[in-house]
This record gives sequence, C-alpha cells and structure tokens, in this order.
Amino acid sequence: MGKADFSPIADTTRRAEIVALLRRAILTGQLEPGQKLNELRISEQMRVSRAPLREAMRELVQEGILTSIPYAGTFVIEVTAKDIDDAYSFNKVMDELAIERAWPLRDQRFFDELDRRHEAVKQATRELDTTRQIETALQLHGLIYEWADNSVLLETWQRLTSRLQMYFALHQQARNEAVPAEDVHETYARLLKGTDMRAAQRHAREHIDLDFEELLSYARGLEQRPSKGV
Amino acid sequence: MGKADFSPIADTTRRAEIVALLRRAILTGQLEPGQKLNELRISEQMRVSRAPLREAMRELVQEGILTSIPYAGTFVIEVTAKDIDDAYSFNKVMDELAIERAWPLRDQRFFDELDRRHEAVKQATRELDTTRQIETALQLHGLIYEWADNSVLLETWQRLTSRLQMYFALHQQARNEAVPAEDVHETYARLLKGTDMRAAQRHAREHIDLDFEELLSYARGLEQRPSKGV
DNA sequence: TCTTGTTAGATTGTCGACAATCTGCTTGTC
DNA sequence: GACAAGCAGATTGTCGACAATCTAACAAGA
Repeated sequence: MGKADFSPIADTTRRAEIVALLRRAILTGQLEPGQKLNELRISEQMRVSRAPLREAMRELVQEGILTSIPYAGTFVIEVTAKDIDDAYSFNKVMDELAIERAWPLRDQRFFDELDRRHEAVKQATRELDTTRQIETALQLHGLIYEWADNSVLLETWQRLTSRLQMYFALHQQARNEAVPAEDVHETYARLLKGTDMRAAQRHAREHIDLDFEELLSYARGLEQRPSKGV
Repeated sequence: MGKADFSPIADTTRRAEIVALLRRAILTGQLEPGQKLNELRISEQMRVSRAPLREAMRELVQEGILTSIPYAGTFVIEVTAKDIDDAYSFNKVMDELAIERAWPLRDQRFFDELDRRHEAVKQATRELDTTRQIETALQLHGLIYEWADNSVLLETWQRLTSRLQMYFALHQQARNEAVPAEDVHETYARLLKGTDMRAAQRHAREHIDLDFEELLSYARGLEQRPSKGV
C-alpha cells in the first residue's frame, strides 16, 4: 500500500477554467450587477470558442450569480435589499443548524483547521487584501458546514457563499475604505473551541447581524437611484 | 391601461425543452441512478445537435440530479441512504422555518391555493397515477415555501424538490404497489388553516418522518447489493 | 407628433465536423 | 499464464459557420 494520499488532479477542460475565471470576475466585482456578458467578446478575449463559454455560463446561471433571458443575453444578477435580507435571515437559521450538527463532531483536526483559517483571515487583513479577506472569512465561517456531515446543508451553504461573497465585495468596493478591525473573528473562533454551544450559536447570529446591517443599508441606498445596467 | 395581465410566454429554445424532457425522465425513474447519458444517442433520438443537449446537461448537473466527469461522461446521480438521510434532516429544519415565516402571511389566497393543491393530490390518488401523486404532493408541500416570502428559502426548496421527487419515485417504482391511503395530507391541510403554529410544525415534522423512514429502509437495502451502473 | 411598418446590424441559438481523451482488446514478451 | 505496450473504436470536448431572433434606427402614414 502506498503512503502518499494524492488530491484529485486539476480539471482539464476549458469549460472548468472559464467557470473559475467568470466566477472570480463576478465575485470580485469586476463584472457589475446587471451587466450583460457578450459571448463573442468574452470568447475572443479568452481565446476560446463560444461552446465551452456558453456551457460555463449555463453553470453559473444555475449557481445563481448569472441570469439568462433567451435571445436577449446573460447578465450578472442584480442585487436588491430584499435579496440580501433574505440571504441574511436564511443564513441565521442555517448557522444554528450547522453549529448544532458540527458540535459533537469537533475533534483535533477541526480545531487545527479552525486556527489555520482564522490565521488566513488575519493575514489577508494585515496585507489589506480586501477581496482575499472576504474570501477567507467566508471559508472560516464555512468550516462548521463542512463539519456538520450533511451534504445538502453543505451544498446549500456553498451556493449561498457565492452570493454572499458578491454582496460583501460590492459593499467593500463601494465604501472603498480600509478593512474592519482585525479580530472580529477572535470571539467566534474561541467560542467554537469552548463547551457552550448555545453561546456559540448566539454569537454567530449576532456577529452576522452586524455585517449584514451595514450591507443592508448600503443596498437600500442603491435602490434609490436607477440601476446602471449596460 | 389594458385589463388582461398576461403570463410570460413559454421558453422557445431547444435547450429549455431538452432540460424539461431530461428532468422528467430522471425524476420518473426512466433513467436509472448511475446510468450514463450518451450524448450522441440522446441527441439523435431528440433530433437535436449535441450543443443544446450539452448545455441542458450542464444545467441539470448544477441542479444536482446529474453528475459529470470530464472525458468520461455524465451520469444520473447515485442515491445512497446517507443522501436521503441528509435531505430528510435538512428538510425538517427548513419546514419549521418555512411554516414560521409563512404563518403570519396566510390569507384567503393561501387557503384557496392550499385547497386546490390538496384536491390535485386527491385526484392523482384516485386516478392511481403514482408519478403525478408524488409531484402534486410535493407541490402541496411547497406552498409554505412559496408563501414564506424568502427567495433563498424558496430556491433551496426547489432544488431539494428535484431530488426528493426522484427518491420517492424510485421508492414507488421499487415496491411497485398501489398508492398509500388517500388522506395522509388531510391533517396537514387542516392544521395549516388553524391557529396553532407549533402543532402545524410538529405535524409536518412527524408526517415527513413517516415517509422518509420507508424511503430510508429501501435505500439501505439497495446498498447491500452492487450498483447496476450501465 | 405619434404610431406603425420596415430594414440593417448585432447577438444568441444551433449545427456538423474535427481534436483530445478514454476504454478495451490484441499482441508480443517473459 | 501474467504483464506491459500499443492500437482501434467509441465518446467527450472544442471549433468555426450558419440560422433564428432581437434591437434600434429610420421611413411612411394618420
């Protein structure tokens, strides 16, 4: 029996790479909400034919960050205050569930991974890399979902993550200022290592509240003025 | 101002029709779990080229009822007991949430729609149309999600529905017997019209329990013998 | 001026063919 | 007989071209 355990090799289709590229462009705000994706232009820029590009777009439509209208085009989803509010209140309940399920399954590997991801957030914060900071914070948050041992729950979280990352990126980009205080996740990590599950759930709920409140007020502001769709 | 309010016209792309055809084939069990979908054969049968077929498949992969391995093929998802168990326990929590949110929003239209869908289930039951019975029962169940006024919650339910329908169809097909008693949903509908929200939540939870228990034992049986992948 | 019909251009949807990759069989060697 | 190399067939991934549809500008008529 061999000793090394290899991870799966990278996807080798153009389609998969296109998906990754497009997703990144959307989640970092390079592509703005409402913007139309011109197939010919993008395929030429990427030096790819339209077939794999269109397949990639189909995936992202199902993933919920693109929307498609037959014979009209494919667009980045618009972000309304209600969308954010819906995601927010849904996330609260999901978090409670995830913590509850993950709680008895915590082990040394869990704590190690928790520290690792927390460290990644702090590093991104030090480097003032806002995009990466959002990404790592969501990964830290996602740990309880990965540990909850429920494929449907995890999958739902991953779908939601795409949109959350987009929302936060938009917010960051809009206020265009330095990253928040360094150790907003310090308490979260500590509670997840502790023995009081209720406290952890409560904190998760309140902690999320804060982030979302800002987001919401931002989105409400957006809806006053007309969309800048292209 | 005109008086008629028109609904959106039907999708006119081949892709959309292919998606509908494939989904139906999978959810009714015509295509078995693990079965490979040969692009050339299917495209010839449907008299379409592979391009729209492949795009349709990509959508169903993201929808979670197909799975794709590069250069190997696209397959109907396998169904394990754990998958069903995960969907089951997740559904329980979601149901509680949906009922809670929909509860204060119930109005006459809600009750009318509840009756309408309940009637549809009873009709399908009378006609011994098992496929339609599963479909209508899920639609009845989905009403609270549609009324909960949360897009994320509704979307999550819709994604889950595909798989639930597939699970139940498999089960029905396997035991190959007449449909269960007629008014399993009578109590559910009555409680949703009542004033005791907790009671409705409790019933939803227990009612689901029953259906799933059967499903689970069936799936556990499946896993003893090897898969019959094609 | 407003509405309606027409048309040209751009864009999306679909097609058939070719390239890349996998699978199973055959062959040759030990 | 066991095993590796190599080949043939089938299947998926990608490409470039054509068809269907939409949009916007313009012209014609009330």
